Amino acid sequence: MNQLDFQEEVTQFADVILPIPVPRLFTYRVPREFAGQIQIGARVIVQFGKTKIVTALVARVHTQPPKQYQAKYILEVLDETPLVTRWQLELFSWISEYYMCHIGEVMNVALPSGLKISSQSKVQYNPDFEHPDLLTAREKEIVEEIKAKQSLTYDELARFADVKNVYHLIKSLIGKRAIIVFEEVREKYSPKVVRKIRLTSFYADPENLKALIGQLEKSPKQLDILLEYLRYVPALRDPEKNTEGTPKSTFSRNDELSDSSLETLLKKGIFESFDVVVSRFAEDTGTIATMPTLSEPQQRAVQEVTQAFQEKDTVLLHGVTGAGKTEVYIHLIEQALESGSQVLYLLPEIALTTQIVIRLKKIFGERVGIYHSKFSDNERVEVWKGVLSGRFQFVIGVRSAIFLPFDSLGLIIVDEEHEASYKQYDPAPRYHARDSALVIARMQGAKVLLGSATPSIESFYHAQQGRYGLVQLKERFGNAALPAIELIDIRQARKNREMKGDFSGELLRQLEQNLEKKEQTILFQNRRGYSPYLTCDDCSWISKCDNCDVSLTYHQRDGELRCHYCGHKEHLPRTCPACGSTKIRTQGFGTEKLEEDLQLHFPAARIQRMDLDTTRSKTAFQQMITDFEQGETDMLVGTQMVSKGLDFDKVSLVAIFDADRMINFPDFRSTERSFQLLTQVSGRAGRRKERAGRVLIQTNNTQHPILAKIIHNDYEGFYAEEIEERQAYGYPPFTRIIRLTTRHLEQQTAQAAAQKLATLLLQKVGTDRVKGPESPLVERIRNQFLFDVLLKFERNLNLKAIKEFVKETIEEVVTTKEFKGISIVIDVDPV
DNA sequence: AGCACGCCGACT
DNA sequence: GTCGGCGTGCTC
Repeated sequence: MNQLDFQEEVTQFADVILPIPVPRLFTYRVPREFAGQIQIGARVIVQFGKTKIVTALVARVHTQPPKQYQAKYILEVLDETPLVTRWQLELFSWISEYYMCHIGEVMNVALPSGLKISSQSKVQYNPDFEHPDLLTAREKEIVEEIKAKQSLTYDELARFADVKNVYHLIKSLIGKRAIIVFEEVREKYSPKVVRKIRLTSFYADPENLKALIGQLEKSPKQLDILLEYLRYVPALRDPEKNTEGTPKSTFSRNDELSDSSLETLLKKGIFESFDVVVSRFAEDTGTIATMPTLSEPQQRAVQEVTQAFQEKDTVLLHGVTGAGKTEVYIHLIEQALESGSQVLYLLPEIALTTQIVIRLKKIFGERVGIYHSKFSDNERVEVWKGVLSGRFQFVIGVRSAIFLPFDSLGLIIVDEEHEASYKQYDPAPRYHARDSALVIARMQGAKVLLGSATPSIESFYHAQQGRYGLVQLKERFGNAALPAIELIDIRQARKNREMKGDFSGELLRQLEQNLEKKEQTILFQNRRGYSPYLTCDDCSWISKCDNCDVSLTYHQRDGELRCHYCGHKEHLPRTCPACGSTKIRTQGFGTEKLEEDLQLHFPAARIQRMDLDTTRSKTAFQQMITDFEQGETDMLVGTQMVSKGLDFDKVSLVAIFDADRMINFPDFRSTERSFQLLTQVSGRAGRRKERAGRVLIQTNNTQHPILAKIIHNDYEGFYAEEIEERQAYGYPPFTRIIRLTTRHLEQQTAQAAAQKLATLLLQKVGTDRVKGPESPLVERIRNQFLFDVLLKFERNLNLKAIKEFVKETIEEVVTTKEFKGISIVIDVDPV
């Protein structure tokens, strides 16, 4: 039996991933015409349920007909060749198993929405419509419109009929058999097209062209256009060039040339127009930079990393702030690309908008694809396709770039690997990009380089254990000194009456000096808004959110109180809502107040604030950076945004406010986070040898041990202490945590369900491994009460069976009648 | 996730 | 008596 016979006789079936939270794959029948051609990793369109039409992904092709049910047909095959590689499918299932979510949810974050099909419900006239007399006058009008336009979307129909709820109308018309509804499927991605102009083949011939020029003597406007064309496309000298033509816009740019003459030439058959698909990443052929020269320590680091990769698949590069890790990366990237493999360079969201990308782009040119969440969907699809086609061998991207269709990765760099933003929280999958990168690397035989000035405890632990290689860069690039960090005791300052608002006298003096020296300052306060809450002097009322258990932050610019959890906004009350008193005061301070106070102290200073509120627009962030870089700004006030990978030459002073709040945050990671954040912010100062940097930290508790570690840049000391704590209390990296959060409108129900969950689980896995239920720090968000149950398992335990049991238990609790309306969030390895 | 089928209250 | 509430279960 040859291949063809086989295909003709046996029906194929495809198990597909649906973009819907269902726990397994679904089997569809492959239509005859696609038999033998359907590829694993191709997208297909299928009907799911009675009405839904969705894009699904082929995960398996086989010939076993399902016994329990009749499989539906695949409606359409969207890709002839796989859009998703085998590795990716493997990654999808790993993520869905490890992070305990549905595989469809993984597919949903993985594919840019431009690769998903949108199905839109539309209505059309029923050709078999028999009883027009049943329609009201208004309905007749509407049906006529539908008939005239062939089809209308629900929205269009609603607009035409001018009704808010269109469903009643549709239902009525369907009942009278006047219309039918259908689903229209369309591909969202549209390639960017440029309309071009060229000579028709007859006139592309030099002889004919010469003759034409003669003929056009009497139509000067048309001749102008032809001559303009020949300036761009020398068709006389080189007829071959004509094929490529020139964009139509070439002519419209020039006011001297008339559009209508061009149209005439087109009509006469002298020119023809045609469309070409072009890249959205049209190369701004900017200056191509050469490979940077490495300092001696950097060279050594490259060697050490390369050497470590001989034995280990993962290497941690621990380099102090300003050590010049980027240059080390560049050389390793170049090496990997040289050897013909792909490279992925992951960066946290914020850092991606900065200088690094521009730099890498200049060095690696057209081989680089950039994958960023601020990009449009079409752009993301282009990067995806570029990786598939081999156009992009190197991708710089954020968290979700781990889902791109690589097939021969040689190196993955996870820069700032300690960053918590690598972990996605909402929606599921709650995956960690760094940890997933390690899995991808193992699949494809790639190496992973984790880089940070302040490695996560987990990563450093693995390095200490010998699981990862460890390479250190202990000096700053170009012999620049690490900044001198000083503490300012604000408790003492307050006693001595040296505080002016939130500024100590010492800080004000230093700020002033820096301003006089024309050097730049960064002020860090990890809290946006004007003040975190309002309070009434007479009755101790505090501004609180109606839906969440948090205070409302006052935003002065908009005169609003805002909830940072649910986005709720209200106007600033004039009098106390509780007692009517007018003595309402702001309490505490955020970046907005800091900026205002700073301006009062230094009226002449040019101050810029950088936080979520001021960087909403796509370009605002870049603009602020450019201004600061060019010395247009003296002082930059900001939240943790100012701590991420910014590299400015002229910053000599960094001021840190409210370090205490961070340090005293009740969470097992608060010490780690404080060390990382404060070290990173401090690291913005004195990055060039010529300008020593100073850091001032205002604190109530100068004796706190973590501050001493930060001052002395003592990562190892911090690590030694922290790892001991983690071991003593059984926290990661010694355990793995799964956090279950119940959510319900009723506090009682949320708590009872969490209790039930805990009880059931501890019976199975033992009391030691179950903690809670307990209220999280914020007990209520968006009107839902939350309760946490923490599961802690020893690292060496295989969690597969346990996770299965956890899922069953959750299922049991969710379906319990008395817990109706409960939802349970699973977070594996929460950060 | 959506959407159907299915069993109990306020309306012509 | 009916319209409609949303409560449970299925979707290849």
